[in-house]
Amino acid sequence: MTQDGSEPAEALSATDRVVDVLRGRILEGTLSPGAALRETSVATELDVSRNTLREALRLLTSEGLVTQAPNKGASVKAFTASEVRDIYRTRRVLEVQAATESAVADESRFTAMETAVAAKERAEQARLWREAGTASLRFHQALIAVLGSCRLNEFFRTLLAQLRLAWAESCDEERFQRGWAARDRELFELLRQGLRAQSVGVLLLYLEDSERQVLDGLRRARAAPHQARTETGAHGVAPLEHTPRGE
Amino acid sequence: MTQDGSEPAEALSATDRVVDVLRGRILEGTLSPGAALRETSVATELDVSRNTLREALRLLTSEGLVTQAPNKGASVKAFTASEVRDIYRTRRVLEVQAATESAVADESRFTAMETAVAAKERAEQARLWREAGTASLRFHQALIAVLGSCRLNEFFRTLLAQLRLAWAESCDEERFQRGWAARDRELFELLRQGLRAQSVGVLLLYLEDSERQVLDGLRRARAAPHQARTETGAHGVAPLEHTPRGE
DNA sequence: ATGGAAATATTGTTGAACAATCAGGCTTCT
DNA sequence: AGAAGCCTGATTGTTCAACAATATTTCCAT
Repeated sequence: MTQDGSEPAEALSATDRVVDVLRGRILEGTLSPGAALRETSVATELDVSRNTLREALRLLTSEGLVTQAPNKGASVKAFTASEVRDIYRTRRVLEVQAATESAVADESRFTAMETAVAAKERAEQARLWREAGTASLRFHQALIAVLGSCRLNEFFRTLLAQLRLAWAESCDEERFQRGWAARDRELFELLRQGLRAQSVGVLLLYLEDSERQVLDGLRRARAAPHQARTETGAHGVAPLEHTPRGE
Repeated sequence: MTQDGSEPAEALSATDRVVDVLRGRILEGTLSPGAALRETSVATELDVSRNTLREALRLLTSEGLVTQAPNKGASVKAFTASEVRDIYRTRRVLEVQAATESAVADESRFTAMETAVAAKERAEQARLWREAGTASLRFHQALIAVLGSCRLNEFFRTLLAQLRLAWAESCDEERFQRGWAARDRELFELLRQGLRAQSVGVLLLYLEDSERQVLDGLRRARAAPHQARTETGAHGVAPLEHTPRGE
């Protein structure tokens, strides 16, 4: 509503709007991991009915950004170490495949990646850490795009959103993002040159280091609760593992 | 409610129950592709409120089994050819990787696959075509499991559910399933022997043939509408492409 | 303090309501 | 007859108020 009135194209439903707003707040850090999402308060704040809000929460839960425990309500997802590992395992599968396939990819794919990498470098220079994180994710998203599948793109998008959230908990952005622009650049250049084996090797190291960093940060954050959480403490609270039907 | 009362363990919410029931009906074919899901009628039939039903529909939409057009309501998803291709593209990425990795997989993974393949053979023998289809999907699900990622498993599950639905539209089960047990078996044996290159080769052919068959069936079904659809015809009705933000 | 009971808050679910939009039939005009 | 428009009934999008069931907090008596 108060967004940009330029394009009247999209007439989002109330639910969709709420999903967007909440997703935005979660990813941008306004809503910290573990924070409770009380139905009435959020609903009145966003000026929608409790029913609509509930739909939105359900959707966000299915995106993996929110957890819902029966009769106890919803809260911003706080990832466990094992979940973070799962996310990286998934990334490895997809990105390695993408790196391999990128050797025969269209040139336009590379310009998309290049754009993201350049953005990341600028952001790091300017010390806009959150921005830097986003750019990095965009680079990897562009990498996945070479696989040419909508479904995969969409899936990867939700995956990275989860990772973004995990980052949010694990540490302060600066220490977290500093120095990664160079590694993104390195990886990108190898990909562009079509050096499969090398690309994959570098990629695996990249992911391994990144994973370790997140896990360390998470461990540290859990050990010494950074700062008072908005509501529900994110401390010893076992974040209610969602039923893992598979695996 | 009238299910099996053996395990009182799971206390599903109303929404979850509705999702399960509808998903079941869609995959089992009771609800054909293109069929309209009128809110009031479905809600009263399942004995829940319209609000609850709406939550369920939203969820099913996010699973890709239902489409919702603004102000026009929900209907069982009818896949386009290009979507089917997208599904297979995704399968290729994941299954090829899984086949590769299966060479170093735990023995227990193979027993899971073996079970599914055997079930498929029995089903084909007994001419239980739908059962056969399910077994085949279970085999491929088990293959993906070697990648060891919950998220990937879950994603693949929804992917195969979509494919199941696409099959439903594309043809009668018999012609569709006959003969595939042998190919599943062939693939499985190669995997078990750890012959990477050969496995991948056979797998790619398998997927290519399967894709072609589905696309042919779909074309045929569209050309000569099999039988009167429950409600909304699934004929020339452009099934309202869901916004493809990515790709 | 400590266990437990009463009070309060929150969730799960429903039913009814109403404006906005859609689908089909009917009228009317050319 | 055929096209343009209008009316009407269905259906969706969204809200509100209610109530039972389940947490959480408060408070009291021991």
